[in-house]
Amino acid sequence: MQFSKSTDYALHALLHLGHSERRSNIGIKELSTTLGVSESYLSKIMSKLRQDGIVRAVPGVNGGYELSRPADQITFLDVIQVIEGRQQLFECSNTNSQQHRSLAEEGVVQQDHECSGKSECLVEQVMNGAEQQLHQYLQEHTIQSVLDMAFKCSNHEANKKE
Amino acid sequence: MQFSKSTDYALHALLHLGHSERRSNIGIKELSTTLGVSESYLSKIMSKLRQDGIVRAVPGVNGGYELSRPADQITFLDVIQVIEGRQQLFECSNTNSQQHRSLAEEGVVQQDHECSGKSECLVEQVMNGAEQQLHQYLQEHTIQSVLDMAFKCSNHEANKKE
DNA sequence: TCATTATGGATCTTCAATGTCCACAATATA
DNA sequence: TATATTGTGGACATTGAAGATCCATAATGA
Ligand code: SF4
Ligand code: SF4
Repeated sequence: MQFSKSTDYALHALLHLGHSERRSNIGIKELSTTLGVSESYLSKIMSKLRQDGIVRAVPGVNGGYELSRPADQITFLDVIQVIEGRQQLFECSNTNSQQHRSLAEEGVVQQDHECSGKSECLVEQVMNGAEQQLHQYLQEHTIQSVLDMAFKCSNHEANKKE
Repeated sequence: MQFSKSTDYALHALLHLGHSERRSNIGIKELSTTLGVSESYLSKIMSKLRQDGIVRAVPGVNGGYELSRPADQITFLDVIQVIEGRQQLFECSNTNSQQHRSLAEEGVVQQDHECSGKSECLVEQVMNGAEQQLHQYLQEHTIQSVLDMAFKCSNHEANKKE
């Protein structure tokens, strides 16, 4: 269970865009050189990011990509969900097993009673709870927050040298 | 990014073992029937669980599996780590890119200074932080805790009928 | 000894992730 | 308008991990 390389690339591409906000368009060539990833593959990823409204793209001379909203409004969760998809961390594939039926009788699988509003089994409840923890954390961290921390550290370094 | 089916199977197998603590050995046949998964495949999974000390196995007549420690000491994290492995959620594969070098200069990649004790880049810090949140949650939930909740709910149901 | 049960190696299939290539559309500029 | 530039998306190849099966072997109890 790991994030894909594409997610890695997407995050780094966005960091580069966020870092270079002055010039408004960054071409795939520059991104490719910077990240050390082929243009072909990276362009697929950028395309996905565009389809989900994370970046804007303009073709033609002097075209390229730019963030479509401020870097502090692009969370890690946003990026991950675009690239990895939005399926749940855990999706049971056994709902017609003998065990599922017998667990259902005992209440492990919640149906409509007041023990829990959701019609979600207890195993899924644990897993979805875990997923929520993860999502919450990832939502609190943005492209900008990484850039900010870098800036702080870099200042700190500079001060030390005086 | 999803948990594998094997993890699903492992959790359910352990739930079955935890639920049937009376009889001390549950064979692969019973598990296979209960979960609706082939004996061959399930036995691989059980083997892994044994190698990591989650279950005990005894071959021969009347052999089978049993939990090697109380169900309340088997956390979801334990099981997931056995099956999915212990690699990190995020492992950067770009440490020799041009971008990495320039980020390193700015402090995004921490080395040994006091801005952060670890020699870990800021991107990895975010990702590892997220992973820790996830792990913490998964560590708080055990095979027993699911069985307990089921029991409570089932009691609740029974009371309603009186 | 013998039937039973778990183990581990070999092997097969499937499928998503990774990666490349190319024809085409959109754009700025001369 | 003509042209060079740049992103888009479809097709396709490669790779490796997940999922799954089979079988020879080892361990055990009766
Ligand atoms: S109890 Fe939950 S996790 Fe288990 S088989 Fe049923 S739905 Fe799936
Ligand atoms: S900055 Fe961190 S995540 Fe980015 S390339 Fe360097 S080590 Fe990897």
